[in-house]
Amino acid sequence: MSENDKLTEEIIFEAATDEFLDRGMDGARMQNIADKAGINKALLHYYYRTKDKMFNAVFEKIAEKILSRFAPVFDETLTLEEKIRFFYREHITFLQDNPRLPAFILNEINRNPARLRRVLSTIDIHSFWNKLEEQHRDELVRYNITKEKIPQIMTTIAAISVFPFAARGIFEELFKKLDISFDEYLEERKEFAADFVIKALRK
Amino acid sequence: MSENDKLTEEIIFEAATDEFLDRGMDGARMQNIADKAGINKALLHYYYRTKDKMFNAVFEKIAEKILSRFAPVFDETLTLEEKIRFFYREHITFLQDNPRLPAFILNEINRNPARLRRVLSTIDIHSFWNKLEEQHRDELVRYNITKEKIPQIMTTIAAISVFPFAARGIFEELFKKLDISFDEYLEERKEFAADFVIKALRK
DNA sequence: TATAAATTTGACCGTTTGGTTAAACCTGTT
DNA sequence: AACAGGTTTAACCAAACGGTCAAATTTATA
Repeated sequence: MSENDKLTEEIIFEAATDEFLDRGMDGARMQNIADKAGINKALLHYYYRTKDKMFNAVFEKIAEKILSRFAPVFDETLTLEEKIRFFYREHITFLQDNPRLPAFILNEINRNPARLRRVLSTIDIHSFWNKLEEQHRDELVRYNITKEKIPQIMTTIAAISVFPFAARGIFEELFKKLDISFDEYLEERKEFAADFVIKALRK
Repeated sequence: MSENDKLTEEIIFEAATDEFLDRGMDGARMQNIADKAGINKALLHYYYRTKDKMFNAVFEKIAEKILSRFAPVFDETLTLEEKIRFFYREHITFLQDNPRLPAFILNEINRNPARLRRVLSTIDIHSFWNKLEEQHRDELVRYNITKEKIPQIMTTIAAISVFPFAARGIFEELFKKLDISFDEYLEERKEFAADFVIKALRK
């Protein structure tokens, strides 16, 4: 019972995740999810009462998955440069395994900003901020990184790894015309991105 | 007649653009567009036969608007560094005036890659590529920019200006917590981005 | 094996959706 | 003023949608 129960709920959840990632909240169809899970449509409502509740479950699981991946960056006792290299290696690899996540998250957040607020309210951004500042206080001085520049730098670092996945459709089409492999581009990007950022930061 | 005709069609087109930008193809409602245009729903189908055709008209107009903005970068007779500064100033200003475009384009392309193919087929990317290479042949050598690195560099340059708008919802929420103004961040970014990229490229 | 509870289903419901149609309404022409 | 053309509308339609429900089926318990 509990064995099979979990199984059914998991199958539904995975089917729902697949459908929502592919089509978004608005484009997703309950019947499609039922078909993918190989069950009756009514059973969806038995486990997840409404489409909205089902979507929230999927969305929060994905958000959690992403956030948990960022935590190690703040724990590692590495130099700033090592940390940048570590981040891009880990983050791009993660996105290679989950290529549909960026576009999904960006779209759904723009569509419904309230959802993000709930996820973001669970994490204390100030503590991360301070931790990072303490860990690298001397390096920040050495690189001439002022407090005002940090938002610019952080968002730039994120943009370089996330954007290729968010704009994947465009990139793949352009690369095809130029006879470039998107997969190779991503592999190269792990090192390129780190080199690029580190060089830009050095005095 | 022809006066009024154009007016009505334009009013509908603008209402449709607004609705599609806000809710995307799947989320948009014909009734909403009719309401925004202040006309009957049937009139939408009189001018644009189907929702799909209407969306295509809006999408292609927006794509054209974006692409036409990129052309000057390839015409200007500026040094590479000047061109990078010119690009970020112009491009971020353009996105400030049209902040919903990136999220819209990225989402719809991921949802339906075929649409992009039609738009992209109209432009000759190789000619832009070659033009840029000719204009800056000596500089590319001086900066040690090999042909293999160009895709990495070009996508990085684009990522830095587009991503803040694609992830606007996240950034605004984070910035609010940190007491940072998103508008000021964008103004600063025009210069920061250019400085960042130029420094990263220099030997 | 009998019973109760949880699980799964097919059939169904009300609403919303994109789209259609026939009639009314302008507007310029003769 | 009568006609013809394009334009606009109210009313309507079939399909698709998320969701419900009572009945059937499986599973756990005694």
